[in-house]
Amino acid sequence: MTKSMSSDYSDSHLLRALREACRISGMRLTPQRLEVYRELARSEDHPSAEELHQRLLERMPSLSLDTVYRTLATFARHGLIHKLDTAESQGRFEVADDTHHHLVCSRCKEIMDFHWPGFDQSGVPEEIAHWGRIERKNAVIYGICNKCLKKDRTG
Amino acid sequence: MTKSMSSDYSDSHLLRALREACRISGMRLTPQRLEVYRELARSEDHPSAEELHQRLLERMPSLSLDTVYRTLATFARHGLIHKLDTAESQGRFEVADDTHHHLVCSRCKEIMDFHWPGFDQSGVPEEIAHWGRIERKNAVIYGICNKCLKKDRTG
DNA sequence: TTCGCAGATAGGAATTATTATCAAGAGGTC
DNA sequence: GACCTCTTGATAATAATTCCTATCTGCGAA
Ligand SMILES: [Mn+2]
Ligand SMILES: [Mn+2]
Ligand SMILES: [Zn+2]
Ligand SMILES: [Zn+2]
Repeated sequence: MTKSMSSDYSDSHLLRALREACRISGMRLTPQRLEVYRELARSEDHPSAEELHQRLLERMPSLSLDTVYRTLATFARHGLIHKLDTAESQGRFEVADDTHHHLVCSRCKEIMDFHWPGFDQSGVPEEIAHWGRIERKNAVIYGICNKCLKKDRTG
Repeated sequence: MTKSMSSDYSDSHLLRALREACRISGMRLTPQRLEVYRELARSEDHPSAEELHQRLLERMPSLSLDTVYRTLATFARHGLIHKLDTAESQGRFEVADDTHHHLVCSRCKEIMDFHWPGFDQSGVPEEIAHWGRIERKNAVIYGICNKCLKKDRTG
């Protein structure tokens, strides 16, 4: 979720989406699920299951890592969150909200969101018009972030 | 590597790139490395380390899976190959050759190459102009491939 | 050519990330 | 409050990748 969207207003619209998905699919809205969802929604760094678990332990000391994994898988199955495509060993997640794209620092692996309406509105090349049913498209931009560039120069 | 590029001419230009990278970096060109590279270069399906190992065992029965993993990591470090970004548990690889983009079937997970010069030549949005040093950008398009759509209808 | 050795390999053991199993716990309904 | 079902936490299991180490080899130097 992008910084500009992290308002209380937005949080409640996400919570409504969660309640709605529960209502439709019969999935129970347990305290664990609510907290996992809220923590992921407030995160801007595309955390892993383990990172989420760490962050949640203060509020829910008995929450098991397995429950975090199971909950994330459940949410992903219902389209509430996305498991990101990365080359890292740990999976990373984000809530499925506005369409956006990713900047990846190949040094520190930080993943930043950005918007690109020009890209979103463009079609797809002729070459792949008959491949099948196209559902969405994303751009990923790789490079070295300013923080890492600065480290290179000073350290 | 894309179909249209899999000619003998192209293979030898890739092998030259490999020899050159070895010369420059002091990396030894062992039979194992040569075979891993050639197998990956001739593959059009973005194989995993394990798939490459299976394919190579006929030619090199003593080749260990660990060597395939180490070799792929070495090649990636030298920029000869790319480890793909995916949400799957196994890593997938391709030789770093012409710039291209990926079509991903969310049903069968097949990854197809396509070209998109219009995208390649476009700049990046103003929003991220000061993020750091940008090195490359890629598009990923998700959907359901024709094969899987057909299965849905008949099966 | 041969030599010497830093760097590479094979194979098994270890580690890391994730998923499965299962007994116990809790929400929703009557 | 009993009952049914879904969910949880603890533990065990699995899958993917990396580490260990004894042995081997590509390749620069002589
Ligand atoms: Mn994001
Ligand atoms: Mn490719
Ligand atoms: Zn960085
Ligand atoms: Zn498919």
